[in-house]
Amino acid sequence: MSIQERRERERAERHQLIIRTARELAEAEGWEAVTTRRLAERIEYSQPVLYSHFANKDAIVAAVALEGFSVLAAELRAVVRKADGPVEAFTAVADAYLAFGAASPALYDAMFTLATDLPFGLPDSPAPLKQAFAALAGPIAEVAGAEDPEPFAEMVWAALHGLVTLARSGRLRPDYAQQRLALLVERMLGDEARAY
Amino acid sequence: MSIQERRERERAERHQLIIRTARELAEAEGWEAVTTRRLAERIEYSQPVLYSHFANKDAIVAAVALEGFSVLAAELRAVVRKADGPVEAFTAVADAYLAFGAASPALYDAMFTLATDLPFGLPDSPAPLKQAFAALAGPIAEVAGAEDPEPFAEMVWAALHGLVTLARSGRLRPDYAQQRLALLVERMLGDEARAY
DNA sequence: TTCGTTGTCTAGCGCTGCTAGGATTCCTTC
DNA sequence: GAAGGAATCCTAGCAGCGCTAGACAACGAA
Repeated sequence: MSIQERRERERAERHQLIIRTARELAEAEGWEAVTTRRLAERIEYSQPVLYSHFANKDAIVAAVALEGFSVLAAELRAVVRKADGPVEAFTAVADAYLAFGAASPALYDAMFTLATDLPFGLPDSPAPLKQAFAALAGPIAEVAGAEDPEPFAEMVWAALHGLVTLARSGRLRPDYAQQRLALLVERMLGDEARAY
Repeated sequence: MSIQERRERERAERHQLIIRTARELAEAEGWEAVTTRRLAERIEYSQPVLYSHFANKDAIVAAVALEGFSVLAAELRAVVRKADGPVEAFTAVADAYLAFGAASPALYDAMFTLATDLPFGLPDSPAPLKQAFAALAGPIAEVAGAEDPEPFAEMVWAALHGLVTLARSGRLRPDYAQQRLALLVERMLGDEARAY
């Protein structure tokens, strides 16, 4: 059955090629440039091939988004590992989240603006999604203090999300970026910060 | 020159009709249902008429967005007028902002997701835009305490924006909505709240 | 070598935003 | 009241979109 194995391997490679190409195209020229025709041309196959891998275009975007969640989870975990104590972990996570949004706007869009029907916070959510949320919410919940950690984490996440999206559409003054982050961290830590 | 005046008046009315119809269609069936053909059909004119009023479809969305900013500004001012003191005004504004986003998702989308090229925070920004931002940022800046009011207002706004968008895409637990808002207000007020 | 399956492509459907050019309507002038 | 001119509007169509049916070719099995 080696032939069949080779075929499956090639199919999987092409699957990844589609996702990677879609992401590259989106990061280079924005998602509006990612059409099925251009994507097909780039991978050097005809359009229908895309549909033998994905149900529709949204599914391709969702696949890119999923990759984005993996990347984000890895980056968040990396900065937490280096952090010394909960407060430092919290600031590092907030900082890394904003940096991710600013550095990979297309990926961020796929994750939070385009693929809105990804199952979030459900038991059957894809693993990368859960991991990313856990990597973000964990360090945040650590500094929740007396508050209920879940709503607290959601709120901080929303604040970070708002900063990313508003900043990217040019609605926040770029020169205030650092101050905004510092303010957020300071206020969110609240009494917690005084304990350290 | 009464004839010309009548024509100009009719043109202005049709201009408003286009904006109103686009908004109604978007609020009823979402922005993806707002196509130039359907819009033309609804106003009982042919497609090219739209283009004698607006440069392109984005301009129509932008016009709806502008109307949204007027509505938001009015609502924010209304709740501030009723509020007793800066703290109450702050909470009222935050509450009204979230209520607006939840009640008029299509309008909110036009304002913050679709019409991303509206000139924000510039001297030549449209009046409704400035007014809405002022109505929001004013009461927020009041409770900035020792902080720089501008970055503080931007940050709180970003938090509210994040709450609106994440909640609407089903990424925040609906039953935590009140807790999230309460937490935001409490933390953002910080020391300021203790003064009252 | 033939057959049947599997994989891929060509061609096309209905839709989108947008526009050129013709037709019609309306006001002005004689 | 009739004719000329200008403003207004519509029909028809372009290129591109997501997506798919059906023809075709490549390839392993018998």
